[in-house]
Amino acid sequence: MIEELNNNYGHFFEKELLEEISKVSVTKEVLEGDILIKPGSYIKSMPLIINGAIKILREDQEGDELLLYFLEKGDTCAMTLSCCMGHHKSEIKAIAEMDSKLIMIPIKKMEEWTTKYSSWRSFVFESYHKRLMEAIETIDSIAFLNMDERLLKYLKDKIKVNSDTIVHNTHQEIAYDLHTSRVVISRLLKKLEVDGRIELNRNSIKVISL
Amino acid sequence: MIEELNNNYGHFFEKELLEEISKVSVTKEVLEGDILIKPGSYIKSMPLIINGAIKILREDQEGDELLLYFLEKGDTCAMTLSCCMGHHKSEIKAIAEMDSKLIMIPIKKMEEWTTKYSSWRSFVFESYHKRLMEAIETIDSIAFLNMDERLLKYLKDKIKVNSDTIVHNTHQEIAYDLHTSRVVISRLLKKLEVDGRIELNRNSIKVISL
DNA sequence: TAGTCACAGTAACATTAGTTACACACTATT
DNA sequence: AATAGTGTGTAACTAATGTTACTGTGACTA
Repeated sequence: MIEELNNNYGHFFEKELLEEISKVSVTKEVLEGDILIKPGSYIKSMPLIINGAIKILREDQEGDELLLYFLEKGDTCAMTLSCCMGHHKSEIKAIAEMDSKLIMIPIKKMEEWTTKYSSWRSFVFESYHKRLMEAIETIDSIAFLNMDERLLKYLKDKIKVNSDTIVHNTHQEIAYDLHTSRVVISRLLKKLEVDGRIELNRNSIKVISL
Repeated sequence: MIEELNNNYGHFFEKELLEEISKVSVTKEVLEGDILIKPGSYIKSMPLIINGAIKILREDQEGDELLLYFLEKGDTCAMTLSCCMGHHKSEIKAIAEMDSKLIMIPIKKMEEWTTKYSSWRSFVFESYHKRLMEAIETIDSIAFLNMDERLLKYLKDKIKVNSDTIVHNTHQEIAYDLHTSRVVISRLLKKLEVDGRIELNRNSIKVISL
């Protein structure tokens, strides 16, 4: 675990902290599609992402969903942070975007480290900042872009996060993430295919140029 | 200043910290409509709000605006926090919603206090959490609500922040905040008036029941 | 091999929101 | 009182998005 921590967080945390983390934390492997956090639940430990990706969603009362952003290696979940620290309930839903490896840190240690290690404080502040910026970027997308542009942005994010120019999703799944209907997505994707920018197949989309 | 700090932040900060704040900070009075922060600017000090309210907006490249949330007494600006700590540029615009009184804290002290006072750390974390939640609430509004519902929510927020059931704004100003056109707002407001929920006047809207 | 199911394509239509254009009313100034 | 400027009301239209309904097709399995 020490080695994996070093690779992903070594430039951030000092040696002693890395050792402390490896002592009190456990590695957790999750599978694509696993639900990691549900809205309304309390959170018992905080994840550091070693590899893979986690999809963070917002859900309204009727169960409608909207993709907020992805977490990748080197990231942590700001919502978890504030839930742990402030003892609030989770306001979001987290799903493994692919098979991923996480290091789970017990809540108790987090507060201790906040006092003890300035690198930990910086990391926490930086995480908050990144998440706030991602949330605001999401606001930009919904407020200022039309659905066709949002779809393009979605595909771009997908191929980046998955390091794969083939997006393995059905139109319905994309529709859920963007909070629209399957028909709308099929329509816009077909237009992108006609324009020669993607290639449509059952259950997958091959991206040519975006 | 000590007294005002005590009234608004006394339950949060310990006595020594309150004294430190009052020693190194200056009071600043701003007038309704004053622009406090522009996107792209660097920030030199952090505001604690004593009274009044500050409107936080997002602006896109074309200058289109969208209201993110209001800051009220007891609040601080999370964007300022992360700008100061992480030395990023501002990504938002801040305008005084009404005449307000602020206490400006020099950046330098902030990092120092983060080490020294646990109450300061809690305050900073809590602020981040609140702002992240406000941003997500804004996402909810744009993603899940229609314009008529967003307008209702806007009016509710306005009368709360201003402690006044008369909203002193033109339709055009509301349209800017919600990132839509004046005609759309006039249309929806007229419907609310017909339904007996508001009363329309030049430059102001009297809220009856929302 | 027939039947079932999930996925995708498409037309027709409904609803919501944005745009353009113009009339009119209120305010302040000369 | 004439004028100009700003704010509001409204109609008519366009564009974007959402909905319903139906078709076809590939994949799996009973």
